[in-house]
Amino acid sequence: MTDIKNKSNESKNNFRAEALVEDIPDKIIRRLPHYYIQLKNMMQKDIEYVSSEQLAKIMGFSSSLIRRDLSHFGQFGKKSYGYDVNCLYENLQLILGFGYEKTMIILGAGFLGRALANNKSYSERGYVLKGIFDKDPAIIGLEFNDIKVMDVELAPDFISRLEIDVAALAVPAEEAQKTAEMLVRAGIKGIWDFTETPVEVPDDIILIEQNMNDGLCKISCKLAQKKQSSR
Amino acid sequence: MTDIKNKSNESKNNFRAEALVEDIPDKIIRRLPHYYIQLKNMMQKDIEYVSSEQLAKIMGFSSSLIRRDLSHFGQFGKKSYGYDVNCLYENLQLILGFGYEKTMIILGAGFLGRALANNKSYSERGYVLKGIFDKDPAIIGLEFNDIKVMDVELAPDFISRLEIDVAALAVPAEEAQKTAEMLVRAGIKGIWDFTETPVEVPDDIILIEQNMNDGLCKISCKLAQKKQSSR
DNA sequence: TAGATTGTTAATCGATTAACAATC
DNA sequence: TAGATTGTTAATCGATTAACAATC
Repeated sequence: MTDIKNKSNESKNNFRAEALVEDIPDKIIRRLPHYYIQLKNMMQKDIEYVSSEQLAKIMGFSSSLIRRDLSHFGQFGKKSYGYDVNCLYENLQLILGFGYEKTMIILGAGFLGRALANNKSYSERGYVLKGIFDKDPAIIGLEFNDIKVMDVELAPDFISRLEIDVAALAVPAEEAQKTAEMLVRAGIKGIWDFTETPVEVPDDIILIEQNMNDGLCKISCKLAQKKQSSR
Repeated sequence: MTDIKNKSNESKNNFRAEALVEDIPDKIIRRLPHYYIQLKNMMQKDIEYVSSEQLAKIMGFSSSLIRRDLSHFGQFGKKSYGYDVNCLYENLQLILGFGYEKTMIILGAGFLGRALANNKSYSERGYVLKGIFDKDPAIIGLEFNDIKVMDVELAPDFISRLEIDVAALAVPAEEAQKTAEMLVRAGIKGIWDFTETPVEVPDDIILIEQNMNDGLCKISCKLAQKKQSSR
């Protein structure tokens, strides 16, 4: 039960991201990390307060949009002062779920899988890499980022035993669907999909398509437009 | 089968993608490759005509949307028959610019750069990989996908001499902006950016951010929501 | 107090969907 | 002809922006 009614009492409290908000529109979710990054910068510069107008200038959004986005999660601002940088940062961290540990594995230890293994950015977001899996005997046993590649046969047990949250799917397209089904059966909660085929999973599994093909197509299309208009 | 049609003289020319259309909204561009893929499948199954309704079922869009999207580029359909699969495919190829050769180089031959070098999908989209560059002497000279890694110092001359269209930017974040500026000076037309910092380029340069961080943040946010709602 | 800035409501803009006349 | 399906116009939906009362 979300009793949003008794807001007046708690309204002094700074820390309370009402992120209970059932469904944050994807459009908003996409902007949140960018607010987060800006606020981090400001904290490092010891800026204590920032107005929606100032943020808007830096980020290229309208100040209305920023105020509206943030109002989805509670009332973080102080009238005539703006937003408390530190407080807003902490709340965004909560909303984005960076604050608590999420476990991750990588499926497929080709070059892409290895690139992911060496990527530092997810530890900043609260992800901890727990395992890397491949089916190629020549690759099993190699070590990347201090983690030994395991046989993919061992993955289902590994996932359910360690209650792994997220799997980065970096296997060849032919194996994408099969592997995804294995992950779902084993109890994975989210799949970060780098394959080039569309993968079908049940509705309750979080699926993020990190589709590289779309980017390539977009560039190609825009080059074609350019070529035509310059003729 | 509906082969009643190979009739009408070339007076009703099939090939004419009026893609002169100045600015195709990004929302539409993103859907075009998906139409393209479906049509390719249909060609392989020797399907000659497809209605917007049939396409809609397969792709999960509304038939209205499909008709509207396609109408941006000309009138490809035949009333009461639907769309000529082959004709529509060829036109989409034209609009998406897959038909003509685009040259590409890769900047940064770490694991990510190598993954890109081995990726087959861009040759299907008309891209030809012409070079790979890195600044690390230990990497220069290695070969990936039959292409030797060159010293990044040689890149500017290489780009302008061969009139390279697109550069995949897979260098460390610290070097992203500097490298992008070099690319622009050398005359690159598009940048496919895999770095994790925002890169600034002039307006006339096509910039596609293949941002992996956003995907990670989205999963994290959705996991946090799930966690909360299950409590 | 006067000025600043929020949170929110109303207006606008853009994208999707529904409806339908045209026509094969 | 009767049925099917387009291309396009009108209606709806959702997201962004403008405006402003509340208030620090």
